[in-house]
Amino acid sequence: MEVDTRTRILDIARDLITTQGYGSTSIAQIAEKLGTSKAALYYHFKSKEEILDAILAEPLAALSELTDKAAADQPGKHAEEVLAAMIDFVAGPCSCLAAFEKDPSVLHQWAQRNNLLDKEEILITSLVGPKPNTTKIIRARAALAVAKQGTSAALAMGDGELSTDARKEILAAAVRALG
Amino acid sequence: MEVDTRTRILDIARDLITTQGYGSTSIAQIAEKLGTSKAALYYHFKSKEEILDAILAEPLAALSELTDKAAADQPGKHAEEVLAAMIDFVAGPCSCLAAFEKDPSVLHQWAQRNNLLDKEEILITSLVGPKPNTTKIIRARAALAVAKQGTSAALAMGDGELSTDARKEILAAAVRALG
DNA sequence: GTCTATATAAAGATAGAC
DNA sequence: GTCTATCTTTATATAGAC
Repeated sequence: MEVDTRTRILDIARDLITTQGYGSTSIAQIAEKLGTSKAALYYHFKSKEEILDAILAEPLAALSELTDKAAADQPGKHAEEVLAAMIDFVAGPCSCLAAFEKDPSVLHQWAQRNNLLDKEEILITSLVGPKPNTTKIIRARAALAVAKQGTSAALAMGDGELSTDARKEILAAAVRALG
Repeated sequence: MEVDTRTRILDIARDLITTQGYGSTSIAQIAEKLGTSKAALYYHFKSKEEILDAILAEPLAALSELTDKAAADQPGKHAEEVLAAMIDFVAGPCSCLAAFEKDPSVLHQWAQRNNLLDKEEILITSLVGPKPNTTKIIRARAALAVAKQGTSAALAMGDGELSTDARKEILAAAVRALG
């Protein structure tokens, strides 16, 4: 079962961008790993930016679904579910968004165009609960950081797999951080 | 009281790299903000890399001091102090290291040369305590994430100042995450 | 769909005048 | 210390043959 070229390009690009960053990853590098010329690559994508868009399209949609759900509930009502959803997001096939959003060259361009910070804001609001104040916001951001960082740490230790035990542990730590 | 050119360059570069990333910040951009030519800039620094090194020299030394202290204690003994030290580090004049270490283009080059991940490892070890296991490591990374992310969130809300209340709150959240 | 070749722009860096 | 001018490399992207 052959994987089509478009998919291979995205896999290679995702890999390179994850380790080097978007700004420091060149079309030439991607083409080299692909085993073809740069021109061949431009047959499949009309720009470097389009490659980034293609990589992040599904992750963005998945995150949007998550934030839509979080926004529908009243703030603070289902904080634990939101944290669990974030853990599963980072552990799942859309994890690259969580990795890329730390890259300033992505943040500066793609993230602004796609309102990524707004979505983060929605998650925070849903964790904060009613009557927000500085303390609650700090705790909410702390909890979200635990969900993200804890999960990627667990994945690194578990060969890319998140055990149910680890998941439970991360969620508990995030809930504790939330106070 | 004039600020010397070298310092101005570092201030400008630190600013640009923070928002755009190292790989996406060019000498030309720095020179433009400086109000001089690129050649003038090369009189003060012989390469782009040297600018990065100069920016991070003090922060690296400060972090090393922190990890040396953490490594001297027996593991798990003074976890709260370590977390507090990390909060103050992120809130202090060396905060740019915490910002830069999220940039893959910095991680890929500078961080490897300077064993940044080793230093992170030392901090984790000092938080984990004796008889490490997966759970303890997850909790340690969670706590460290709270210290870092919580602090930068608090700084963003407080115009760059970390109030004593916020500091107490972040530390408490980190300790809770640690379990 | 892939190639070679090339256009075009931007990057890092240097030479030498002032 | 700063300038203009230039070198060299690398980047994104395209043209046109196969």
